Amino acid sequence: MVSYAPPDTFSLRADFLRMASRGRKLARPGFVLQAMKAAPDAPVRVGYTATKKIGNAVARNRARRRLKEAARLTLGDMGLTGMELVFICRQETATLPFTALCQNLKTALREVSQ
RNA sequence: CCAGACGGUUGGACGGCCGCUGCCAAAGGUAACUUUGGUGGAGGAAAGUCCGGGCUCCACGGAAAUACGGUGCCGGCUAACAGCCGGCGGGGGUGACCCCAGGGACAGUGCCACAGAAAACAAACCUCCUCCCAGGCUUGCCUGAAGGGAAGGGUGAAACGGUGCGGUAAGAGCGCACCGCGGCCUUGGUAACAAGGCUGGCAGGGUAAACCCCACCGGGAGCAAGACCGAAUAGGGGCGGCCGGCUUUGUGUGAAAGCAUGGAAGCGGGAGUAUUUUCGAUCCGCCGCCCGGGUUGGUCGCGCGAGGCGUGUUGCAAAACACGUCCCAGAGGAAUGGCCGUCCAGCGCCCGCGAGGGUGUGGACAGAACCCGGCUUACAGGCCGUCUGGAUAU
Repeated sequence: MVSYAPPDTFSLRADFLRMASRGRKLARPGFVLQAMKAAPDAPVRVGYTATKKIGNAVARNRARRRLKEAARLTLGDMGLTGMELVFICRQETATLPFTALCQNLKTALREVSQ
């Protein structure tokens, strides 16, 4: 297995609001993706969201961590640049098989980066 | 062995690959930082945010009182508590044990539905009685009047204490015995209270999670507390420089004309107030430097503490003290993980008389957010100890 560092994250509330209002939205089993183009050579920046709809704090943490790990692996594989992404957890994020989650992520990212 | 009571404890194990984060060290780099290595990294409830504290800011002469809120048998523990421990009283259970907001109803006010004659201050619905009075006669009964009584019936959660015997016309603490209740005394206990004796024949309902009274406790808000740093933009104040249409006026200079002047007012021009016109109101150039406030953000607060573990002493215990030893998470759209394998409990199915074997499934409640002490609530299963009732064997 190849080692990838996790992508840069953003944490400002303003960034999340901007992505929510103007980003391109894509719903897939296991997550919802919001994407925006940035400067073409800039590194990819990512944010994660888990709402209370998912469950209690333990369930939210687990869903976010799986999504984070999936994003780390697939983004490292694809080597994208110049994108800003927000991943929103859904209820099946914690239960979907990990390989399926990664596969869904890959196809969604491909569609968004065209 | 079965059923149960109480208390404690635990909250899967090992490994592989890839990550996150605090600290330490080394190397590189002016630095931000990067790389490598080492090391630490969720809970018994981290939860609910219900009490009590520490800490911080605010308020305030010290403080006390009123109001409001809380607590409420007794003694102890504690920094403190609505907590804990040990007692007492009441209730439940065959028992181990469990449950209880458990001060005051002679300070005052209120309430007590329905039923019932009557619900608190006196009475009598059905009824019981005829000693006493009058009348009648069949001479021991009837009728009437006048009374006596509250035992029995009935209503209710509750009806001037209960049961029994005596007593009586019938009855009544009227008398007696026992129980209950009040008062006094003695003994035991720090106390709540208990036991015993004497005495009163019964004083007089319940409700204070109704107001209230009494005693004790409490100033308010919270780490988004609070402290510091502080970019860009806009706005505030100050200083300096420069440019500028017209008029009036002030000031300076000068004998005067004049010259200087961002001091002041007006005109003009411009700006925007949804649009057009008119009127009215408001505002007023550029550059540089400095000062103060301060938003996003950053740093601190923030991990040595009423600290954990072990041993000993005191104490029935809660706990206290002494000695030794350890340093044990610090995130910030929020780290403490993701994926996989092997195993171990548990559970299902199959095989076997059985010990057991095979196979599948498979680990609850739940995530630190300033920190402690409690309480409450959630929780698959495992383990340990003490005790009770029953069964069997000896």
